[in-house]
Amino acid sequence: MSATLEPRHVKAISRNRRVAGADPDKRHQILEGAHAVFTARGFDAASMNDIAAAANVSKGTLYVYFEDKEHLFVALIEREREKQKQGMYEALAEEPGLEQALTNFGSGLVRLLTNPFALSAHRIVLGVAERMPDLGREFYERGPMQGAQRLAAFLDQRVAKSELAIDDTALAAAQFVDLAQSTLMRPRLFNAVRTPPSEDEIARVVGEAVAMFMMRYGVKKP
Amino acid sequence: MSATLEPRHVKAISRNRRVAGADPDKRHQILEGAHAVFTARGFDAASMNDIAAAANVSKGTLYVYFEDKEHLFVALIEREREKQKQGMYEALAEEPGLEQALTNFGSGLVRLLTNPFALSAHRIVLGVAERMPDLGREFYERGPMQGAQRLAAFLDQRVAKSELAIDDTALAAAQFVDLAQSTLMRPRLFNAVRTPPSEDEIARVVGEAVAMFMMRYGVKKP
Amino acid sequence: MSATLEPRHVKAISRNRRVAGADPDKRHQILEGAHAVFTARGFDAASMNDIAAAANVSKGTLYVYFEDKEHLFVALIEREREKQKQGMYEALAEEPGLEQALTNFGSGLVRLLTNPFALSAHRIVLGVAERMPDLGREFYERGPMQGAQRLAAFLDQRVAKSELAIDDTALAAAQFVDLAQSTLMRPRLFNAVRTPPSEDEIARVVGEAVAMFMMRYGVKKP
Amino acid sequence: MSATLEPRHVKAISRNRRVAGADPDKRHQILEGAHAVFTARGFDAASMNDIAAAANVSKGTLYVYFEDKEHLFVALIEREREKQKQGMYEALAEEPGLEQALTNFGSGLVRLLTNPFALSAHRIVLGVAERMPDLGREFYERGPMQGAQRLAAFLDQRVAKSELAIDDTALAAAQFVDLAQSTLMRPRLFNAVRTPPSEDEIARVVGEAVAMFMMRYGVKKP
DNA sequence: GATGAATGAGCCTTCATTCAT
DNA sequence: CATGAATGAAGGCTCATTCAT
Repeated sequence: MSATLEPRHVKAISRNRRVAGADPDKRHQILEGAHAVFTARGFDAASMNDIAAAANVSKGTLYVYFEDKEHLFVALIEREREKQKQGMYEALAEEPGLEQALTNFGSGLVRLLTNPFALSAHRIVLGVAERMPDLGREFYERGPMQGAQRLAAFLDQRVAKSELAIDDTALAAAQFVDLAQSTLMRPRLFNAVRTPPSEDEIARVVGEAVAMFMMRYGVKKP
Repeated sequence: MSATLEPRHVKAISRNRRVAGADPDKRHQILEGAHAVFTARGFDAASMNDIAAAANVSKGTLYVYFEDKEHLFVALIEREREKQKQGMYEALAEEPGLEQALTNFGSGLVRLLTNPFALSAHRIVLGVAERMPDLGREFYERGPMQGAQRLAAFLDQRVAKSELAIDDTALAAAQFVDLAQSTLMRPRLFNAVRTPPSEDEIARVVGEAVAMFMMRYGVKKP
Repeated sequence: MSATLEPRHVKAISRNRRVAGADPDKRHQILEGAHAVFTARGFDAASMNDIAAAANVSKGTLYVYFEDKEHLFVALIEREREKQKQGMYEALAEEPGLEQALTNFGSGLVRLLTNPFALSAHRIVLGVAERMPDLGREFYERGPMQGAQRLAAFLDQRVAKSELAIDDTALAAAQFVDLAQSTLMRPRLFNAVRTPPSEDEIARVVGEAVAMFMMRYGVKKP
Repeated sequence: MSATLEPRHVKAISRNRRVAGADPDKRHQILEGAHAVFTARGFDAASMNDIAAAANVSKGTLYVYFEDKEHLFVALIEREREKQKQGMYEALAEEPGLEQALTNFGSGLVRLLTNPFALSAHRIVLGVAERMPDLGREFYERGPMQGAQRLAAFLDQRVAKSELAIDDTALAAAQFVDLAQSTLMRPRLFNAVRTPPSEDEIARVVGEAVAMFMMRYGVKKP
């Protein structure tokens, strides 16, 4: 008796070990489907049915892994943010020349922001920001705000080294971030331009941003 | 006698001119209700029921004045845009000093963009831009893009007068517009900051924008 | 004073003379519009709005002349029936040969029944017969039943003259009516055939009907 | 042991085979409700709400099993047609005497056509034939037209055997079908007569039809 | 845990009818 | 009497969520 486990028991045991919605593969699978559907349709127009189908999972399973539609969406946003932040700040950590660091950071930022999913995420989060202010705030704080803060910290270092002369590095960082996107991000966000900017465009705009920034905050060397 | 029209006649005349759904008061009333509900909930979460209630009008009446929910929404957006554009470009038409003109324009712009309805309109339009790209494009072109173009035209004039040295005035205009909003617009849009910026904040940020802009593009006088 | 009537009084007087919905022109105008719309859409899919527009009359006026949609429809059916019955029974009144009389009556009947409005009326009345049994019965009694009765009366005369030998002239009349339509009416009613039968087809089918009828009920002359 | 399937397994298997909306019991249940409501009210006046209530099923479930109201209705019509066609053509296949075959076929036909649901189906299909011509055509082709064609084929056989002399068997078949219904079907269809014809009435009318038919097309034997 | 059929609240829209002018 | 804006009940349909299996 003890030698043979009937299938039923095996299942019972393995079930006991599991926590609700803890199969990472299935979770991943669901998020992939959700990504596709939310991206294509926006929050409200995306149906749990579509998501279940896109994820190749039953509708019920969705609710095993995520409390409801909103939680699923938030989890997706969080995953995507983490995924995309990777490598974003390397430009600031390495030790190239100051202008080169800014150029690398700026163009990385623009590439990140103008890619389709980042745009979708922005649109969706902004679209629900009124109803779900916490989601909006969190998205802002962990995304754009954090980017500016890291850049500000970088600028602080360079001010300390007397390579830059900046009173308010927080503002300066925001200025640079905005300059780098000038002309490129907004029309994409409104869907008025359907293709990501070319590398040449990025280089030109970021180049101008660096030039302007240095002219304002750069320290002239004798 | 013949010089005065009795009220009865006036009404009769105005009634004859009337087209279905053309009572301007009722139309206004509906748009007010729609404004309130769309602003509070976004496009999808706003129900025609709620809008009818908010406008103190029957559901059927909504459809006498507007073809459907989307048309109502677009009409609202258009009305608000017109309402808010008034006086926006005066700063560029008057003849104060160059820096003063930029300062006035920049602070006007920021005040406009950070007020609650402009934010709502932005959020809603962005939220549906994926599904309604035409609306997104139009909103962009008639709003942000037009603002930048007018500023670019202004810059062209000043370049012609040798007060500024700018290669690409379109880019320069976008840069100024972005600098003027730095720090102020984005957190508002994400609903991470719930109150409009103070006049002092605006003055500071716009001041920095003007300073940076002039340092980059200004022509030094001997 | 008594010599001049102010317009107001004139109106008051003329108004007093009128009975509700008694302007025959307007009534006719409304029925024309109703005809067009009911015919094109059927009872339920026809809206009072459409009818008002088609009749070039305000929606309110509809209700001055007809109690409600159903009464309007019934009035229309009645008018059309009268309109179309004209001349139907002449063939039976004149004194041609027996077979010629049957042929004329039969082809007149088929022409009447397969024309577009008669088909529409049939369809509509049948479509609502479940909900409005009185309308169905009345339509039947004043239309098809009456036609058969008149033919039966005609047959009675000819039986009296020993031109025909029929036990049950009511049944014989119905048989002839059905034979005359064989093949022609049903597919039209179901909209499976979109054009009225040609005169040749009518002649052939009615000819066969007469032949069959005479073979069964005709009295052989020595 | 291996020979018997435990219920659990049976269910598991049947569940795996299941497609959305394929539970035959529920489907049947819905069709029953739809039958009741459509029959009582006609197509337009029948609401999905009523049908759901009559079927003891939620409104949503209706849409799991049927795409929309029209598809539900068509499915119902099809089911009823199949249900009622059973046994219709047996009379023509068996080998009784010619007149007996016609009599059996004719009375079967009349019984079928004058029963309440067939009448309802006719009324409904005719009522919507203007707006849904395909449904009308299909109903006609698979119902009345097919009946006439089968009879025509039967007549062809008997012509080949020299039992009948018919030029146009298609027309002759239609004639017989119409004669068999004379007096019985039309008043029922218009709801002018509320009860099905008695067997005696049927026998009399069909008898007359056969007599007339044979007199016209029968081959006299020496 | 996984499934997907079932639910029912709620959505947008239409339309017969009313009524102030 | 004529008008047509306004009404609000009702319609077809969708969808997030639940729950028996």
